[in-house]
Amino acid sequence: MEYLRDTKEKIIKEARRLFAERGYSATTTAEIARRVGVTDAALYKHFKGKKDIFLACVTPSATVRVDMDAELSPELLRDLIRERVELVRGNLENFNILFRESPYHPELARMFWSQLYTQGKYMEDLLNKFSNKDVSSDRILMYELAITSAIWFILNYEKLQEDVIPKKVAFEDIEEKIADFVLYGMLGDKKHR
Amino acid sequence: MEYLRDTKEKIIKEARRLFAERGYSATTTAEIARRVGVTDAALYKHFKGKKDIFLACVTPSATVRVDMDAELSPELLRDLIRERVELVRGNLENFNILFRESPYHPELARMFWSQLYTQGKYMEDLLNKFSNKDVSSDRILMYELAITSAIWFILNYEKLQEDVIPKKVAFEDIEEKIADFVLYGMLGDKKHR
DNA sequence: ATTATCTATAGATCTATAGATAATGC
DNA sequence: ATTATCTATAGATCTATAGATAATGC
Repeated sequence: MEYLRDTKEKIIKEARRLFAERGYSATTTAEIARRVGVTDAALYKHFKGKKDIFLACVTPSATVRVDMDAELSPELLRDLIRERVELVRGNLENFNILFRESPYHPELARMFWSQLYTQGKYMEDLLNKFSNKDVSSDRILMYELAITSAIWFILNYEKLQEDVIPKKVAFEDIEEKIADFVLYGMLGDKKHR
Repeated sequence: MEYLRDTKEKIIKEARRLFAERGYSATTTAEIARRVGVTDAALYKHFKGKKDIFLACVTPSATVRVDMDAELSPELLRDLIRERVELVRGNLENFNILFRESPYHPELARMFWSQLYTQGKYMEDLLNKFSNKDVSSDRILMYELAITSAIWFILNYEKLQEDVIPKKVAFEDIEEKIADFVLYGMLGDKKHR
């Protein structure tokens, strides 16, 4: 009685939720359709197939933008980290899908990395200047490690709290904490060795 | 002609490889059987069903053992980290499955966390003594962050190298680098703020 | 008149079981 | 005699399409 109301958007929204919850293979077109409130046949008017719906669910909703000409500083590095953390927090379902499904869908892998590691060269310069010596590939490695891990952590944070962490930790300052962690990890001296 | 030769072990081995490669839902009993060299009907003589095979693939193959009475020290903390990293590196397929499939299978989640975070109380003491002040829940949080992320990084390391990191980084010292990273991240002072 | 949806269903798989056959250990 | 495997297949489900029907925009 009241169909034709932005069905395509609704499909993407419900499908994204399902793919994030159950993974690609365990999500059926019938279930997507049920949640949208149509029959599965209707999906094929908007998309070529299941895979097509899937890809529509993970296309970049935002990109990390950094002023490449800004003066290099620790604060800028911190901003860079914070920005990525925020990007993920604002798109939990997208990144959950990207994280878990990338290995099974080559198309995703490229999309995934490009969303997170676009400023590689820039980072190298930044780290270089920051640490006052030639930046080794180790530093880059550490940066990747840090970013990847921060994101993984965010994606699994709630589950982690339920099962492992005894006291609840406020989620509000999590960007700052992660930024701290990453900075200390990357720039720490050898005093604790 | 030559069946009956440790079929059960072979099933677990091939199934584990497939589950790690494609995920639970995308892996079929027929494909497992094909790789083992039997028909899928034969699987059901050894396992109750697909889920039963799956669970057999991720049961702990090793546990992290730490001498709980050893003297607390930074070196001990480092050992703790190193041990976990090694555990994962030695069981890549298991942990790949645990990481990716835990959200979809509640039975796994418990198994997963228990394999990695068994010394919660111990860690608290260790961090407490190490940092010379009452350990906040933030510290514990940071530890979980570090360990979890280090593992995720290892699991995705090769793919990361192909697509993102320009120069190849030797994998040999990765335990040390990660341990460094975690220690610096957890214990860094505020000088870079 | 056109586009979106539904009904019905084809064709492909996929898990699991029943019953027949082949290998094994005693 | 018992246990492992194979053949065959039931029953469920899943993606996708064809053709009929209902809603929309002009």
